[in-house]
Amino acid sequence: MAPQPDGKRPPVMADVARLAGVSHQTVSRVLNDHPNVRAHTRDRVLAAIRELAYRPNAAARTLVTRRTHTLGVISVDTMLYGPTSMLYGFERAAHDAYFVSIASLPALDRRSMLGAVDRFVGQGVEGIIVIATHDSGVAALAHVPPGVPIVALGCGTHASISSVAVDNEEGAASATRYLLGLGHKTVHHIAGPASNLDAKERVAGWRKALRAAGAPEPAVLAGDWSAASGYELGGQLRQPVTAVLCGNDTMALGVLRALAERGLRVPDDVSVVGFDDIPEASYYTPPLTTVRQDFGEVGKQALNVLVERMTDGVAAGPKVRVSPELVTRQSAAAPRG
Amino acid sequence: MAPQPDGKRPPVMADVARLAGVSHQTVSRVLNDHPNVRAHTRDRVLAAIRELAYRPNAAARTLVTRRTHTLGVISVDTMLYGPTSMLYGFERAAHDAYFVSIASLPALDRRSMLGAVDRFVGQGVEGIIVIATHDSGVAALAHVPPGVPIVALGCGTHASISSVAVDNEEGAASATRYLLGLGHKTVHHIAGPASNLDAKERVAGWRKALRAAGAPEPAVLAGDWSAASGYELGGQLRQPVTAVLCGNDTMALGVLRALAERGLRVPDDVSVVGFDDIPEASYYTPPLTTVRQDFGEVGKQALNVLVERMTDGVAAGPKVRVSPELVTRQSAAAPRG
DNA sequence: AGCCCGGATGTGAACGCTAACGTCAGCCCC
DNA sequence: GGGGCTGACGTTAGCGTTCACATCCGGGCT
Repeated sequence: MAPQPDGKRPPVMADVARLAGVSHQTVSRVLNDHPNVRAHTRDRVLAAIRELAYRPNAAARTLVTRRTHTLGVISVDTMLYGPTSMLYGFERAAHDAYFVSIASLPALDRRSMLGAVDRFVGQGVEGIIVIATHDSGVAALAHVPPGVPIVALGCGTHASISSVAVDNEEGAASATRYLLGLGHKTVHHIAGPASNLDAKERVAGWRKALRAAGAPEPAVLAGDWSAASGYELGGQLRQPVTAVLCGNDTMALGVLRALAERGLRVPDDVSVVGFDDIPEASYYTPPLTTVRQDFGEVGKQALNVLVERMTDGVAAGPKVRVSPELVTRQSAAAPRG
Repeated sequence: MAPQPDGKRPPVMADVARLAGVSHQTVSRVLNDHPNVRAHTRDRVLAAIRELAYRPNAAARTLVTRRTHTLGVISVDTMLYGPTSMLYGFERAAHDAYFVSIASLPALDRRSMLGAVDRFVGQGVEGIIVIATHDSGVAALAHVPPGVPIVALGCGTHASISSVAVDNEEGAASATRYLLGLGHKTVHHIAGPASNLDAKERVAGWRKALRAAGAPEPAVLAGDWSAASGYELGGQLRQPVTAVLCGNDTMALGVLRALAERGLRVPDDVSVVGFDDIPEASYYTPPLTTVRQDFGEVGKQALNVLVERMTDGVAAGPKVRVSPELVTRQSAAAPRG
């Protein structure tokens, strides 16, 4: 497809046909596994294909079949564990049947989101995955012209868009129940950004578990996923806080550091639980109890839902949730008292 | 490009031409910014395009121009900071002029590498970026059929392939010089995998700085980039080790933890320096002195080199190095004695 | 034997675009 | 005033596939 610098063009179907002594249509049939081709003929064609190192021209095929076999992924340009894992998870799932084109945006505002969608449509993608974690991003999706199947990944509920995500609510609730079960009177929560849908769901799950247990409901402290914000918010924690659920592992790292600086010991004085189970989590000081998410599964489900929407037209699809799992390590224990 | 479920096909150039009262060729000229179109005519065409919401068919255009405007990135399926940053950095750089298609491999063995290249060639990409960090991956590149420009990213030197990478040798050397300058008799090194080219270069830089200073050269401890390996290797460190240079920040985290468990204090007893400057590095206990890499710049340079190779044919391109920068925090200080 | 049917192949026409011409004004200039 | 030039178009011919249809041939049936 790249311009040939050596002057001679790559072989086309007609060349193969000539060499094999058949018509181009027979070559096409062989290529597309049609029945009604004699084994002998097929072999001759295959031999010719190999001899010429022939490769079908994707553009020509696309022109007539109207299928590009390409899916687009819009992702925010972030090193965050979740989005990155989902990108790879999705690519792995789609790899067999589709090409995956990416667009990484510096921010998920409406303008750049629509721009990215438009670019993909121009490219001819058959469906789009949006790894949107903020309200603004998902809100922008409402404005995309219909006709292109879109599935949101890793973000919470929204009316008109299909989505696949980890069940944040259940994850946060189970972590909270676990801490309560250890004997803590209540659990504090250092959440992600207020505009972040994952963060919201985790807050909801935490609150629900608290309420169900009749425990006091402390005010939410909202960070921005970064270790920096965890550090700052962790520094504001005062007695009698004995248990903290963090919105992600990275913020938990900041909290750990803030507590250490103030001479508070984990888990003796304060129990800390994270969310994500990033690979480093078991090497924090102390190893972090956290909620593990299966992003490979998220990617697989996302492909399923997207393909479903692609074939069924654009009917609003389901909202799939994949269940997280609590991984207990040393950063959470029964309160000292 | 997706099959239209509503039955009616999207408008084509001829539709626009009819509405504007011109020939399809004139529409083409307007679309491609050809001169020799009267302003009045151009406006009429543009109005028709807008009215019909016409979009040029990318496949048809590709068929005749033989250009796909697509670049492929082969990346190993890893959450490592470096590869991921380079992927995004490259996409950002290429976004204006190209589509970026990705293939994430579970491993960079020769078979899967060749498979990925082949897949991309079939798709018609104009050039390929390989984020290869291991010997095996780069070695496999030697076997790809010529004709497709390939640039390796983030990996060391190899004869026949252009590459863009951070200057690992200089980074490791400067970190080593810094520790030596603080008064340490020598610097130990916990390296990445022996087969990893970045790791090798860092070892080389470390050794060179040691030699230049006439310092003793301890044996290299080789990990695998993970916090786990850092933890294990860190546990093997014995007196009189006073300074450790780690191959990346994540391993440094493991080292930090291992030292803490043995009651050794950082930086009082042992100085630790990382490599990468991941966002969390400043929230480790203590905040990590490390070598920062500008992956955005790497992405930009990679695009330059790749485009150069695409236009110049396939002549072996240059090996570009971008300079890293030492960021000093609290994990390294003068030795106690 | 005549007929029909279906398997195996070839032929022509799209698909939607750009490149290479052809055409036809209008203009300049000797 | 006619030849040549240039700007502003239109016409035709591909690009390399697949699809719809035509063709051919052998065999089973009546």
